[in-house]
Amino acid sequence: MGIFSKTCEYALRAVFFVAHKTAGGGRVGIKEIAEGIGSPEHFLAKVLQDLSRRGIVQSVKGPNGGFYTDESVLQRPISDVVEAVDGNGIFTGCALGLKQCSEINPCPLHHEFKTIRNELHRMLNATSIGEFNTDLISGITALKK
Amino acid sequence: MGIFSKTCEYALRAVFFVAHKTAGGGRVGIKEIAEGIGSPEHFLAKVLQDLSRRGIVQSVKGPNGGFYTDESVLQRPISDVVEAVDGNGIFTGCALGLKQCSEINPCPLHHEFKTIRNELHRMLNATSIGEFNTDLISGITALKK
DNA sequence: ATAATAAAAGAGTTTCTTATCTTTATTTAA
DNA sequence: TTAAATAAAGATAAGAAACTCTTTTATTAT
Ligand code: FES
Ligand code: FES
Repeated sequence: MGIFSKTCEYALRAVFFVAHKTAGGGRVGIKEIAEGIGSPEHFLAKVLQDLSRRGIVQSVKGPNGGFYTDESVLQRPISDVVEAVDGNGIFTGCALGLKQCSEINPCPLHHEFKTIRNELHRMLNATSIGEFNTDLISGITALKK
Repeated sequence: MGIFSKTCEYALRAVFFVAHKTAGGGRVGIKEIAEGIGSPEHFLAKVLQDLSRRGIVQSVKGPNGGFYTDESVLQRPISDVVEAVDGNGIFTGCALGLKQCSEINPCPLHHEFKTIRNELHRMLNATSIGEFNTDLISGITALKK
């Protein structure tokens, strides 16, 4: 596995997909999202339900319904998505799995690891959901394959 | 979960434990290692068997047997341990789980993520198994709790 | 040789993650 | 007010990761 869980990878790709598809208004259905990011449809549905409950995407049922992101969502940091799915262990946990990462009872890797972990956290915090829309629309970046 | 799998966390803690216990000669048994790092004994046995096959620890059976690390092991980078257990996905994989992390078909996070991923790789490559022995012996760093 | 010791190997079980399929609730439009 | 569309929810299953228990093999010391 990579740095995030598979579920979290789907979540991030889906959020980016919804964001760039609906930035100009409208909604996008679960089928199109799953197809657009290459994920199992019903599994992704569960993930999006969860993100919807947490306010990271919006949704409406019925004809012309689907998922979308409003302006406030576009400005949220992507660390919100990661934290919603994988929790904050990746931002605060010990590299070696000690119950508590601490300065006073550190593991051997603590000092070096903390730097990198903080850098990752800073990066995900400084990066907003909406800031990739133009590159996605222009096709410079991809969410599939 | 943290950045590494639980199995990998055990592996790293165990390797550090064996290294600092046997740096001056001798062997240490699976029971003492499991107790020393707070891991399930039989599960850890499997992990160490695997590391042993790959030459990351040494072992001998029978009375006065156990696990140990020779001088050459102490100088290996800890990325070898991570790679043996978790594979190299963490060093080379796409943050969003695209099949192939690439410059020509990058995901939105590619540029920022690559930097951090490379920094992690560099750190784990520049850090040797044996370099924590003195801090572990003196009790400055810990492998349990 | 024999008995004791300790890792290696084998064979599960449990739990968590990922995935699939079906049914229900909500919304829209005719 | 009915039918169609679409997300939400429920139930179940497949696979992988984590953990446990038992048997075998290799080594040492007596
Ligand atoms: S104690 Fe291990 S990373 Fe902080
Ligand atoms: S393509 Fe996603 S990190 Fe490189």
